[in-house]
Amino acid sequence: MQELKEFADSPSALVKDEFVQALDSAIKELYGEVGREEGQLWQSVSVPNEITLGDLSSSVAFKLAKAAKTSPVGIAKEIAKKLKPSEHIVRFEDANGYVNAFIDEKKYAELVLHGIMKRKKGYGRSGIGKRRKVIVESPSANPAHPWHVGTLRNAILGNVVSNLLEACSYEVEREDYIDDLGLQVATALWGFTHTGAKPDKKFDQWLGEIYVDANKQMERPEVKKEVYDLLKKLEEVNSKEAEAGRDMAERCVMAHQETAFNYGIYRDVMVWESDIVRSHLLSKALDISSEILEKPSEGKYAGAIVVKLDKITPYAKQLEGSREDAKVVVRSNGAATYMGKDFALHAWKFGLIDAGFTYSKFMDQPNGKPIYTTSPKGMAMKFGSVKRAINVIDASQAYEQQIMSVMFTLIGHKEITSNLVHLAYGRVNIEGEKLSARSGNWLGDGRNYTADDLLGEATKRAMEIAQKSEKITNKQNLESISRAIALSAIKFEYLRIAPEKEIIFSWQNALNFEGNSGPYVMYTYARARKILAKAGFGDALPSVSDIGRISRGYDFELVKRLAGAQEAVEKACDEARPNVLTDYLLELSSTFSKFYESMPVIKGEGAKNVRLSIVYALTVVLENTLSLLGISTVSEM
RNA sequence: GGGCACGUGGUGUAACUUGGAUAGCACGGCAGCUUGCGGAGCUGUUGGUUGCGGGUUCAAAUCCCGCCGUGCCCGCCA
Repeated sequence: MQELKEFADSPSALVKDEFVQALDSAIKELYGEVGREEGQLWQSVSVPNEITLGDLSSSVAFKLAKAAKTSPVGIAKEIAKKLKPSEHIVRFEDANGYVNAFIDEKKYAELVLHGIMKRKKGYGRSGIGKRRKVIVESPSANPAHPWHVGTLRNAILGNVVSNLLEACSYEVEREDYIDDLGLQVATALWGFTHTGAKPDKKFDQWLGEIYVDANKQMERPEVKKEVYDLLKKLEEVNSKEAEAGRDMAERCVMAHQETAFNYGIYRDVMVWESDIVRSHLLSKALDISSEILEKPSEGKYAGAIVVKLDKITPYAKQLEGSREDAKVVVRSNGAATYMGKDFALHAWKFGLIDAGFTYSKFMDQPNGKPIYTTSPKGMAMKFGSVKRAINVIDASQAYEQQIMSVMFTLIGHKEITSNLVHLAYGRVNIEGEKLSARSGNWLGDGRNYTADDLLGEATKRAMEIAQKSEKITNKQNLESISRAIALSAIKFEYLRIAPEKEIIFSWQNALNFEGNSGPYVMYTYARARKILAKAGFGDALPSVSDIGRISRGYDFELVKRLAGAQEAVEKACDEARPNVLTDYLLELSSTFSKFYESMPVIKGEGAKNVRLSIVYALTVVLENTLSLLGISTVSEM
């Protein structure tokens, strides 16, 4: 617990708390202990939409007026008169029933700017996670084709949610589930063994084309039978077919890693489905859940092991009225369904059963940390046994995720159900049609909707613009700058949209470098850096002085925005909604742009020093929050 | 048959979990702003019965009920 002291309070939360305390004592003094609910005051406080109204506002008078059956206007007046100023709040006003507070801009600026100068990289981070261990599963791409623009949404979301959790002091394990026993792998493997061709491009791309072709050939019954025979052989994990499948899948995953690295996405551990089967995790999972499982001897589920839905529905009412009355966990042929394997996997994640997995290093990653993989031969390592699990899986799998989750409650582990989060995101479609890896509508005819192609296009586009830039002094940097801009455009475009919404992918949106975009935020940063450089600071930090020259204009507005970084990070983390943070960044950037236009810094006369420290603080906050989104900053663009 | 998600100016979206002052931002359209710290920007303007109907409330994009539309799901596929 001691180490959590490194996390200071967010300045915006601190001043809000001052207001709430002041309200609390004023109300007590006026009306005694009237029936107020816990947290009501805190929730009543918001930021007024008109700056002249104040810096903070409470609507508490409306609630009190209801109880007292009088007018909120009168109550607000009374409260405003009784309120006592505090360290950062100087005065109060009432308006139309609201109670508004005004912050002392000098004292607050001092608090905020000193906090940022002092904590630097640590500013914006939070202690709310208390070092609890959480596992994030993403993107679990099929090892039969390249990442497409849909896989990318998963990978980016998973990465950012992990970053947010870490920023909130959770201990995060980034896990990737590789299904190397599925029909996709069987299909790809059939194509792989039947083609005479050799890989002539990035392996996943090449395999994807083989896979698409094999899917077409499966329209012939004899091919279909061969593929399904192959599928059965894959389940026998020690067969030579299984070995060939794993081998092919590993080559594909190796290629996926190249894509991941290009996007700055790193994981800690891969869990392979074949290793789950090999480790007999399933039978251990069946042991601990035998009380809720049934093995009907007749009827449509004869010979299979199932969980009856009428056990589940009391905990998940939305499943009532389903067409089926049971969910198969183990097929009558003895093979586990996805459902069964997923349940077993999660029993392992939460430390309910010991998989006895062994691990080996899969490869080194550019971030300096190796990624490990479950492996038939390797060593024991400590993965899993977490308190919380987040599964980044698209929304269409909500049904299975729901059943799987409730199963833990049924076997007496309600806490797992409540700590198992399905981060269900909307799918990514392409104009007018479903994106389908199988049909191959992501390739050919110049319509390459792969993550690699997207990055290539965006980089090309960024390069065209960067080449025209007179601001880039060292042309050697053109390529890395273009790459950074391209990544910011792509990531920001995915992240600014709430996870549950579907996305219609369009090149025009994905390559947008203006307006509500990543490059806009990066541009803001570059302009700020240029001011610091011209003022002779560079990486050094200006001192916070002449604080008295701050006004109530955009300089103070900017200070208030800077103060809200930690709150934005915490909210984005809590709700697993990165768009909370993109919103914050856009507001911060646009406030800076207005400040930039209207308040000269270097020629700011007596206000130069305080404005410089605001600009410096802005660069720190932008770096910190952008890095959580996986976006890097450049000083010139 | 049942369930889940979504529906906000021409377009893409934010705010909905926790009801609060004039529904925020961007793109597009129109009109401006660089011998100023960077025009990937800024300013002004145009455009909204928040899908429809009811209800609760001093107050509804937000909560409740009923519709409509779109997508997804209810498989011994994964």
